[in-house]
Amino acid sequence: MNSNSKLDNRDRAVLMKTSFMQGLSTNSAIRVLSAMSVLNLPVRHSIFREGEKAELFYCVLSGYVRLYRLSHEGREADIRICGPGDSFAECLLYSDNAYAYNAQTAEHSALAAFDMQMIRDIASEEKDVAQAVMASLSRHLLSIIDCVANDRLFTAPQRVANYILARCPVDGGPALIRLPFQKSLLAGMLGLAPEALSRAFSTLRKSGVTVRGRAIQVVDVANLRNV
Amino acid sequence: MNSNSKLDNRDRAVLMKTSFMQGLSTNSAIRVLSAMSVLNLPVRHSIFREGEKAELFYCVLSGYVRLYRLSHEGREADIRICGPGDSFAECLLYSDNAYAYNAQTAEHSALAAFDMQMIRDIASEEKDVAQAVMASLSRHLLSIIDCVANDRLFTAPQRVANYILARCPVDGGPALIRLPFQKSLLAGMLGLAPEALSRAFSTLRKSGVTVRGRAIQVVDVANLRNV
DNA sequence: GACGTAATTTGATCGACGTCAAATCTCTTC
DNA sequence: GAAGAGATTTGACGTCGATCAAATTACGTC
Repeated sequence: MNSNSKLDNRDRAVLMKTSFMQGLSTNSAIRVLSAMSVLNLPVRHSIFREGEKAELFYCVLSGYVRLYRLSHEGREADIRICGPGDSFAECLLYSDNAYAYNAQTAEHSALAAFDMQMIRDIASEEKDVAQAVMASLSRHLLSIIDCVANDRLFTAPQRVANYILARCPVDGGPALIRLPFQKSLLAGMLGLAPEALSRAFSTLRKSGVTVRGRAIQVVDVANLRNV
Repeated sequence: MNSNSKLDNRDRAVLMKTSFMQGLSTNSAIRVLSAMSVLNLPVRHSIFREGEKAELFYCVLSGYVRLYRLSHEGREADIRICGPGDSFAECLLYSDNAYAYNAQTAEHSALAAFDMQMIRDIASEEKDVAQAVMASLSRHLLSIIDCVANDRLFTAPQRVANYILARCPVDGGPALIRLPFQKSLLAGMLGLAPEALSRAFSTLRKSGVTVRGRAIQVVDVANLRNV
C-alpha cells in the first residue's frame, strides 16, 4: 500500500505511542507500517459513512475526528471524539464488515489508515500485533463504558466537572487547563447540545470555574470534586 | 483450577456457542476449559464490585447478570445486561487490573469464570484463542456503541420499539415475543426508570403493541418501524 | 486593524423523563 | 387457593436539557 503523503517525524512519534502500535517489535512495526498510508484531510471532511463496507481502520495523528450516528430525521449524535493517538473502526477487524457510524474530521487532520485485511493477516502471524489489537479494543471498551455511565448517572454540570477534573493535576488547589478543541465538540462528546454546555459552564462558575475562550481556570480542584 | 460444580450438558452447549469459545480448535478449547470453573449463584448475588482487583472474567451460562455503576449518592446506572452466551469483564484482560463496574446476578444464574492470567498465557500461545478474544471484544464494543447512540438519539418509546423490533421476525405483519426477564431489568438496560418503561409501553399501544406480563404482542411489525 | 463568518451565550419555551406515593397486579409459597 | 411480598402501573409533580431565536463574542482573512 502506498502513502498519500509522507509520514513526518511528528506524526511518526504520535503513531508509535498509540495503544495500537506501542510495544510492537521492530519487525511487527515494519510490517504494520507497510499496511498503512497517511491521509491529510481538511476540516469537516467525511472519512466514511455508516453502512459502507469497512476496509480501513484509522488512527488519528493530528487533529480531531468525530464519530456519530444519524437518526431517521437527520439529528446527529456523537459517539466518540478521537484525538491524536486514538484509533477508530478497529472494532470491525473481527466482526461485521460495515462501518457502524459516520466519521468526519472536526479540524484539519492527519490520519493513518490501515488496511483491515492486511492487519488481520499480520495479527494472525505476529503475536504482539494480536495483543496490540486486544489492548486497543480493551481501552476503547472501557472508555465507552465510562461514557454510558456518565450519561446515565450525571447531570450536565457534573459531566463537565468530570471532564475538567480528568485533565487537572490530581492534588487540590488552583489549576489552569486549555480545551484542545471547540466547545461545540466538547458538547457533543458529553452528549449535550452546545447551549447546554454553555449553561453548564455558567453553573460551574459558583464552584470556582472561570472560562474565557478555550482557557478554563479552576480556583480549587478539590472543591470541584463535590459538584 | 477446579470447578465449584460440574459443567452440565446444557451449560456446555451454551458455553461453546459463545463468541468467545465458538470456533476454537479442540486443543485450545480444552486448554481454555482448564482455566475455567462454574459458579451457581442465587438471585441478587454480588459477583464483583467496582475497584476490586480483577482476576476472573465471566461468561453467562444461564440467568442474567447486571453490570452497573454507582454515583456518589448511591444511585445505580446499568451499563449492560448479560444473558446466556454473553461474557463480561474480558475487557480487563489487556488493560487495567481493577473491575470498572459492579456485577450482580439478576436471577439465579450459572456462570463460567475464567482465570485472566491463565487465559492471557493461553492466548499468547494459541492464535485462535487470541482471535476469539478479539472477536468477543469487538462484539461488545459494537453493542455498547449501539447503546450510546440509542440513549442519545431516541426517546423512551423509540428505544422500546427498537428493542422489540430487534426481536421480531424481519418481515411485516403480526408478531408475538416474550421478555426473557423482568421489566425492571429491561428498563435499566434501556437507561430508563421502571415507570418510564411502563409509560413507554402504554405510548406504544397506539402503535399496535399490547403487553400482558412478559408477553408482547405486535399487530404489525412494519408499522412499529415508523415510531 | 477592519470585516465578515462562525462560534458561543443568553432568554424563553417545551417536552421528556426522574422521583415519590399510592393503587393494582402477579407471582411464589405455604 | 389464600396470603403476602414484590413487581408494575398510574398519577402528580419537578427538573433537566433540547430547541428556536436573537444577541454577543471570537476568529480567520485580507
